[in-house]
Formats: sequence, structure tokens, C-alpha cells
Amino acid sequence: MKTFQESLPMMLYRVLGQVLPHFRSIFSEFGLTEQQWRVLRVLWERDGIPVLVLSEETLIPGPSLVGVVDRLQRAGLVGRQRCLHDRRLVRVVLTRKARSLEARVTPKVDAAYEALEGLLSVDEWELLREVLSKIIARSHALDAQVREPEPAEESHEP
Amino acid sequence: MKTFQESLPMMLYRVLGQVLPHFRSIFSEFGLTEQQWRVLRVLWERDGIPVLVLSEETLIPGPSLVGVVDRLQRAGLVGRQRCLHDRRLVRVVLTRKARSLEARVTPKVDAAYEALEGLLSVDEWELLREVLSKIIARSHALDAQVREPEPAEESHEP
DNA sequence: TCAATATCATTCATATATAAATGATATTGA
DNA sequence: TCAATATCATTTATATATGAATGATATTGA
Repeated sequence: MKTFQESLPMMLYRVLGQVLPHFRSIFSEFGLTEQQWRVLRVLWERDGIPVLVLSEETLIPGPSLVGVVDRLQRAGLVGRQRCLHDRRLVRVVLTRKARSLEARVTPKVDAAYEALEGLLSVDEWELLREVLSKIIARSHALDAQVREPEPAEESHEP
Repeated sequence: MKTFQESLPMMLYRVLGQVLPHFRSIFSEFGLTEQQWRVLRVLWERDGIPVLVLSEETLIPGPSLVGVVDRLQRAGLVGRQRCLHDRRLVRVVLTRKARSLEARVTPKVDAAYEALEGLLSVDEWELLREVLSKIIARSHALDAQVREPEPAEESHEP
């Protein structure tokens, strides 16, 4: 077994801990948190999507997203619209203020991301993405282990 | 520029989001949170280390670690000892209860980690670790960028 | 020697994560 | 058609992250 420090989660935590502060310092210039930026980043491409979709795209869990959107709303950057066709859905829509913010934030974030990309070769980035994608694609195999005590059973009974 | 979803932070978040729940379900069997387990995991190897070292090893930020240790202490799993040689330091020490816990928790965690390792080949894991290590080792290069806009200027005010 | 500075653990305020539950609305099957 | 079930956003309670500040102790330099 690898060292605790070399375990996958610790390696990923370490990378995130090294990389993210550089982006957060940009976000904070504009009074944004990382999660607030992530919501805007997605809405700038797909405005008006429901909270659920926003949660999937930003990877912000539902209960957290409620607060993030609340604060973006208080800041006058987004609004909420209950969907007419399915009134369970709430769509999050950008304000004009948020749209004008994009032009100022995005260049700085892009520049930072280019600097990040410079840390590895193109081949290395591709390799990294492939391997991470494999983990994601196969992670369902970890579920089995939990339900293992129930092998090939015919459902008799409710 | 890559897609937002393909950006390094989002990829890493996605992997962690897929992998960690499997480990958390084990921790919760023993009434432990992920962070509490991380503290114990480190102390089981190096008992009695100061809070600062524990913070570095677990990657749990100082202010968070205070609370984590508080709750472990309430659960009777660790104690605090102020260091005699340098009385600024506080050492965290395992209780007997915590030591007996190790034998029950570790096998299950190890089994889950073996399942995780099965998702990739040995070569792929090594490749992944190498690339991630490179990012960590080179991430200091991202600092420069922040101070770049100040290229030898004498301040003559507005 | 002692004043300036640094270090360590902690506190504070705010934001987010996690797991469970809730209320409103949709969908489904008998 | 309607009762059972599912889905969506939200709330709740607790735990953790983040950035700034604080108090106690060490270390350093003049």
C-alpha cells in the first residue's frame, strides 16, 4: 500500500490546495468567492438553467447552491424564475450587471489558467485527463463492494 | 482553452466527488468524519505530533483542525499536551480507545483503497502520481504572475 | 538586555459541505 | 381518476474551509 501522503485523495487535495489560491485571489478582486464564480462561469455560457442543472455543472451540492445563489442575488448578479412548464424548477438568470462583469473577470482567469497550463506539456495534460476520466468512468465499480453481500437474488416480497 | 468541465480543478473535484463517498461510508460506521479519520490516520503512525505538523500532514487548515481535534477529544480518542520545551506547541496524543479503533477501521479502509487501485493499472497510477507531483512542484511558478504588473516603477502618486 | 519580530494555537466571521428531512409539484400505475 | 411514488428546491443541524485577527511564547538583532 502506498503512503498516506501518496494516496489519491491526498494527492488531489494537495494539487487543489496549491492551484486554487491563485484563482481565488482573482475572484476576490471582484468580490466573488470560488463557488460564486463557478455559478457565473456556467451561466455565462447557459443562462437561465434550473438549479438542479446548475448544481451538476458547477459540482456544488444542492444545499450549498441555495446559499451561493442567495448571495449572488443579494449582490444583484442573478435572479430566480420559477419555471412555468414545471413549477418545481427554479431557473437562475443573469442580470445585466453580471454580464458586464464577465468581460472584466474572464481575461484575468484565462490568463491564470494559461499559466497553469504552462506547468505541463500538452501530452502530459492529455494523459492526466485520460487517467482521471478513467477513474470517474470506472468509479461505479466501487459501489459493488458495498452491495456485495447481496449476490444474484430474485426479488420475492415488496 | 479547454472546456470548464475539463479544467483541472473541475476534473479533480469530480474525481474526489466520486471516490470519497465510498470511504466516508466506512468512516461513518465508526462514527468518524473524513477529517477525523485523517487525523487518526496520521497519529497512528506518528503519535504526539504538534498541531502544526498534524495540519501539514492531514492538509487540514489550522482553524479547522482546532475543531476536529476538539471533537476527537470529546469522543475520548485524543488528548492535548502542551510541549515543555516550546510552550507554544500543543501535541495531540492518542488514547487507548483510539489505538483499539485502528485495528477495526484500517482493514476496511485498506480494502476500499485496494478496490480503488484496481480501477487503473500500476503504470497508470505511477503516471498519474508523476504528473500530479509535477504540478505541485512547479505550482510556485504561478506566484510570479501575481506580482508581474509591477515592473520596476517609481511611485509618483495620482 | 530588551524591543522588534516571528511563530504557534486559537478565535472570529463568513461561506461552503454533508446528510437527513420537508413541502410543493409531477408522474405513474392500477 | 387517484393514490402511491418520484422529483425539485429548500431547510435543518452539524462539520469544515477561508481569511483575518489575537494572545501567548520564542527568537532575533542592535
